[in-house]
Amino acid sequence: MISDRQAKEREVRKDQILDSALKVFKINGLEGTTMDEIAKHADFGKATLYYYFSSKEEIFVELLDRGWKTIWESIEPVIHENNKPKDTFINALNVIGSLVRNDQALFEFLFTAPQMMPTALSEGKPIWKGYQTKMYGVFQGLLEEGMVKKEFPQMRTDLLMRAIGGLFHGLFFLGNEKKPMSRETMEEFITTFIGNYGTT
Amino acid sequence: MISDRQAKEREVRKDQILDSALKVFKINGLEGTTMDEIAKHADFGKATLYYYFSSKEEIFVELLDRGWKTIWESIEPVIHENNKPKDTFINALNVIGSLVRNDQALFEFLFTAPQMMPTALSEGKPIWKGYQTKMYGVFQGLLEEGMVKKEFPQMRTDLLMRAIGGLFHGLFFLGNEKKPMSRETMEEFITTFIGNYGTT
DNA sequence: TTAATATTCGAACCGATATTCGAAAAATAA
DNA sequence: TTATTTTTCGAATATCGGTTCGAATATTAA
Repeated sequence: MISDRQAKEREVRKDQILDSALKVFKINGLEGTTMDEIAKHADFGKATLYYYFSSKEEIFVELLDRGWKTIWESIEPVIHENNKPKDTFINALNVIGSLVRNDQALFEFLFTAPQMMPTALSEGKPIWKGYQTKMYGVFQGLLEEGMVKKEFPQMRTDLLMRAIGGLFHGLFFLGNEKKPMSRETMEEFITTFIGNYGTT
Repeated sequence: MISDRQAKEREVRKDQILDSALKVFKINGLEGTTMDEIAKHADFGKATLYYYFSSKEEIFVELLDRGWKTIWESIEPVIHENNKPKDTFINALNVIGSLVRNDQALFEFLFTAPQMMPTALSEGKPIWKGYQTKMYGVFQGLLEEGMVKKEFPQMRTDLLMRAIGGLFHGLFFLGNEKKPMSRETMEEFITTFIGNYGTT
């Protein structure tokens, strides 16, 4: 039997492990992240980690699942606001931007880890992949809507999508600065790129 | 004693190994790339690889060294042409673009592997790092020159740098398309972003 | 041909690290 | 308190994968 509080404590310990995994990952990269290191940072014995997670991979997958869920749930309300596509688009980007600002390490992990994990990734469509797909779908949709309404430059939406994705990534994660990317700056860059076609 | 032809053959075999390493990397990612796999693809015994390279790391470093050297040497003539900064900038990007078109896998590796290799990377300033630094220096310089001449939007050059870097990366490497990015399309996107300030 | 040199690779070797085991300790329930 | 359940972890164990060894084979030189 597990009391309510016990369950909550267990959850806290899981969080502690996940946080540690992220920290170690940030310092040592995916390859350098060992169960030993994670355990040390989390202040648990290595074996204990296996009481909470069945494998190292599960730790990272859970990190991805939770993270992408968070992203999706943060975006969803915004996309139902029924503004012009372009405004919705920018609002959604800003939401993600503020998430990143809050926890740079986590989101850098969420956006880059998939490329690095060829194994964990492809195993039977994990949860996080679903959220990621939905998110891209929404953005692509907004781009298409906005395109017909002349709110965006006339370009192939899939390419525009890639371009903006890259731009966003560049602004937030490239370079070796520590200062977070401000909302204003990000908007400035994005609007510079997509132009003032259907200005708000 | 090594005859001239022998040396050439040896070089061919090295290339064969490097190519295989790249293929395996593309399929399995950095973590999944084992000496066994490379050997299998190259059609050599695993031990033979050590006749040509002293370690696994040396294989990847050589890939990086050669690759970045190629990039630098392709760009250099263009940057001495003394056009307007903006034109030079775009020309240089186009040069890189055509390199990528020729060997997508290699350049994706060159641009992404550094992030993934926390170890190999930092060991005593490798050759490739020098070329990479020079290249970024040139681009940043062009941006600064062009900025004072009002050929670019007035933004912090370091951020503009990141943004364009991300944009480029997005166009060429994001998404799961097979078709190469055409010169025209790339120029269109880049100029859309940096605007028609000092139009040619 | 014979000797020397260059090339190849199967079979260990070995360190690192993920995972398991079994028993102790701590917390909870009776 | 005693019994039961939950949590912890030190110490194996197992595996994977880079590297080395030593002997075979092929190639070149004399």
